[in-house]
Amino acid sequence: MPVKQAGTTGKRADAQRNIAAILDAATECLGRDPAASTSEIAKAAGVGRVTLYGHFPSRAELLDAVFVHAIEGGEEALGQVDLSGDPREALSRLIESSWHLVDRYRSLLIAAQNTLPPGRVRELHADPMARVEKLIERGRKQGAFRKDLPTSWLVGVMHNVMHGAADEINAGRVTPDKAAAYITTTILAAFTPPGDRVPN
Amino acid sequence: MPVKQAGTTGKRADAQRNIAAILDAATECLGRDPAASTSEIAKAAGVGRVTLYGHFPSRAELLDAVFVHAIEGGEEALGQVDLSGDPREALSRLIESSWHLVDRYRSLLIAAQNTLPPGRVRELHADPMARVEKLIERGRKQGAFRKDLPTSWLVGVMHNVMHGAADEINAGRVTPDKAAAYITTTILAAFTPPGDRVPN
DNA sequence: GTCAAGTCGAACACCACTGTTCGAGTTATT
DNA sequence: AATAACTCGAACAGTGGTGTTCGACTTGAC
Repeated sequence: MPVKQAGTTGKRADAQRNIAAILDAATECLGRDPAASTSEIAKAAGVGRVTLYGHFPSRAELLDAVFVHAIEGGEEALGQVDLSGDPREALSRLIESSWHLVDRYRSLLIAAQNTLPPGRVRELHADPMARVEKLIERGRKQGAFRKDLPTSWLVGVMHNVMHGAADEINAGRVTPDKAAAYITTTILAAFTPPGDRVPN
Repeated sequence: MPVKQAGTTGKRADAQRNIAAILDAATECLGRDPAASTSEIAKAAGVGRVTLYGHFPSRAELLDAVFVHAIEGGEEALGQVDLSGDPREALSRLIESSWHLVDRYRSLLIAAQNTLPPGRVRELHADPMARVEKLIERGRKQGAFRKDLPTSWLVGVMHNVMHGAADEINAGRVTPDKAAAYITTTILAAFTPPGDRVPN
């Protein structure tokens, strides 16, 4: 009795393969077009539409699964970032990694916001949010980051600047290779305590 | 032969009234729900759906007209802001006024982005953008704002922080009365030249 | 008072998508 | 080799929008 993976318990091998293919195809399709249809996704997965509905009861639940999958992958990457040492440098490293994820999953996020029940997106973002919050809190205690604005606001600013960068790239006003540096520079300045000097 | 208003040239008086009512209703409906249907808008305007299509050939063209209308109103408000004197204080004033507009027309912008041809939104934003750019350029020359990031990026940051603030309010994490202050504080810090001190 | 301009609701055609059912065929598992 | 699990395409019903047509009616303009 082989150990089954969570979520695919008891499924036959070919079914598990198809589920994985659907998940991958959905990530890809929704990454291009947040309004991608189930037909489109099924076709991209090399699978019949009926099969898709056999594994996911509705478009919304498929989207949820895709989102959970993406978050898990992201958490894995983010978990390897060294958050110790100087808070400013740690934040730079975290931004660098986060940015790649935001860039990749931008369109997927829009899809999720359009179809998932309100609050679900935030719910799934709880872990990555906590990571950022914790770092910011530490930075504040050590005097590296400002304390005159709520932590949640600072987290939001970081989030929005990153997503804004994706828009700028889309519009062709920023080249992808420069985005991370722009974001880091901007955020470090925004987080600097009033009266302190903005880092070089 | 009375002088006719632009856009309603030659229309009868009741038709002009209806066009205005549709425009207002559309602004209101799309401000609540970016996906508001033509039926919904027609009903809110106290007008038959056929009448609506009699004045606007398609949903997209109606949306365009609504957007143009909103921009014009915004431009009028923004035009009265005093942009002379200390660039930081001028920017604070501009943010204060811009924020009210962003807050009011947030949902409308989403609707426009979803249905108008790509680039059209930016096209219509050209004037307000130019106003911000001009102020930033002046601030840079006088040493008040940083020069190590492109002006277009700084404009984008301001834009995104404001829209992010609207999200925070939606999520209940920020109260509307504090938003303007948070935005101003954040942007002034982000715009501070490296090596300079962040204002109080 | 005349007449064109405008309005209205009902009905229609159309489209794209979601989710389901059916029956026949295929494939993993034992 | 037997069987249960799985897959597939085609077809269906349902939904919710867009845009059009029709014919009867009302209202503004001159």
